[in-house]
Amino acid sequence: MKEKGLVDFFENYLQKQPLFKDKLILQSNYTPENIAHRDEQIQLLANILAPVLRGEKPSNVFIYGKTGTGKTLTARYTTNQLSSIAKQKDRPLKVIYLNCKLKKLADTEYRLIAQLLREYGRDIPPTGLPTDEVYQIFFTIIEKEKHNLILILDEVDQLIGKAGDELLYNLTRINSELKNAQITIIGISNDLVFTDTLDPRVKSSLSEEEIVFPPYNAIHIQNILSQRAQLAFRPGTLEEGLIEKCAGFAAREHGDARRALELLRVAGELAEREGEAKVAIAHLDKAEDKIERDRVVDLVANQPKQYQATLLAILNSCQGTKGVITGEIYSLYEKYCTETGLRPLTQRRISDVIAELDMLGIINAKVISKGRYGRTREITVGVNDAILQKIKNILLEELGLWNNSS
DNA sequence: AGGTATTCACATGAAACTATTCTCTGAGTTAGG
DNA sequence: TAACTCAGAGAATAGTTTCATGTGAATACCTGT
Repeated sequence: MKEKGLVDFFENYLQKQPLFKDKLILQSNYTPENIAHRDEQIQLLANILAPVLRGEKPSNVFIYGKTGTGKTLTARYTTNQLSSIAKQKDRPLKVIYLNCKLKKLADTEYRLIAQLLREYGRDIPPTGLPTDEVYQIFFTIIEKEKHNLILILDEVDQLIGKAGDELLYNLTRINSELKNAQITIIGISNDLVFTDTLDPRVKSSLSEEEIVFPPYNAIHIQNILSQRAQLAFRPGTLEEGLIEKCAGFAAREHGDARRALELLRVAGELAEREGEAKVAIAHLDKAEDKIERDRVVDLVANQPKQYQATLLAILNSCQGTKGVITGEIYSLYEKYCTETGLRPLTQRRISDVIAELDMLGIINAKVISKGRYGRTREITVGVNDAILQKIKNILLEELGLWNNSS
């Protein structure tokens, strides 16, 4: 009986026309053949990098722009073209792209170099070797290979934040010691004031050239969306005005094209799941909701236990809209710790945990001074009630506090 | 009343410590010749 | 004697703890009118 229903369901599913033609096109790592509204930046970057084809060293480049403005895309696109030409003309050129934000990959000096060496086919253990030795290996390999290296460091700000700017200094300085090879660095960052915190020497050598990516406006996003939608969806599956609405949503948030594409994709998925023949504007709203909920839920579920306990303490003491202060949270947190057998951390540490939770956007923590009564953080919950309840449930489950909690 | 000085309750920083994972090295051990 | 094993020294890293210092404004305390 039940099986029959399921078979029917699958048959039905197969018979239905899918809305998507190719969903991959809406994925964020998809590289389109032509990039809209970035001609100027592409040209600029190409101009800067072109000397490499003659075997000269191009200037280092620094690329800024908010998230979803096509920085990474442009850099990859341009360098791809460049290296294919170089290959044709038999010029020695290697382009390495590294995303410094990825944990365990390239977020420290050691790991960055190790990752570079991996690109050259040398396997470097994740730990155990002295950093300078790894440097030496890198050095000799590069010198031996005798070619120009273009190094794209995506989200350098993350790297510098953790590893310090000495690393960049070393990298830029390597050039003067290399005889047969050259390194060009393309730094990508979405933090506009990031270079101000850099050592002046590093700053001047890293950002010999700078390219700024302005945010897309609504029209731009609209173009990008419709371009991709045409490839990704079957004709006639998008409701009139959907793209415009979607673009509007994204433009409201500093022109983030990635957001817009994700929104469109999720809306499509929702529509498909509901068995609709068209993606309607209503799906966009639902999609926006779902993206946010998924993000937060995922985030919360993947936090370490200590963070979860802290978060639970915050959520449970944050009744209504008025804020709570660090001290209250800490004592409640301590209580949870004894209940769950967790070793309580110091208040100092919890202070940092709270700051990190704030960064993640789950809570809002603001440092305020209450005059005679001290200085502390005033913390409020940063998500809406529907999500909040869900988070609480997850936390209670994760911490095994189901039975004895309000 | 007006002006300082205190004081609270943490925030913020820096350094040191702990634990884990991993390599390298050299001493001791083993097995085969 | 060569190959193997294994403990110990070092490294890198993440997550904390310890110690030290900073801080903004509501109060407490003076002062002179």
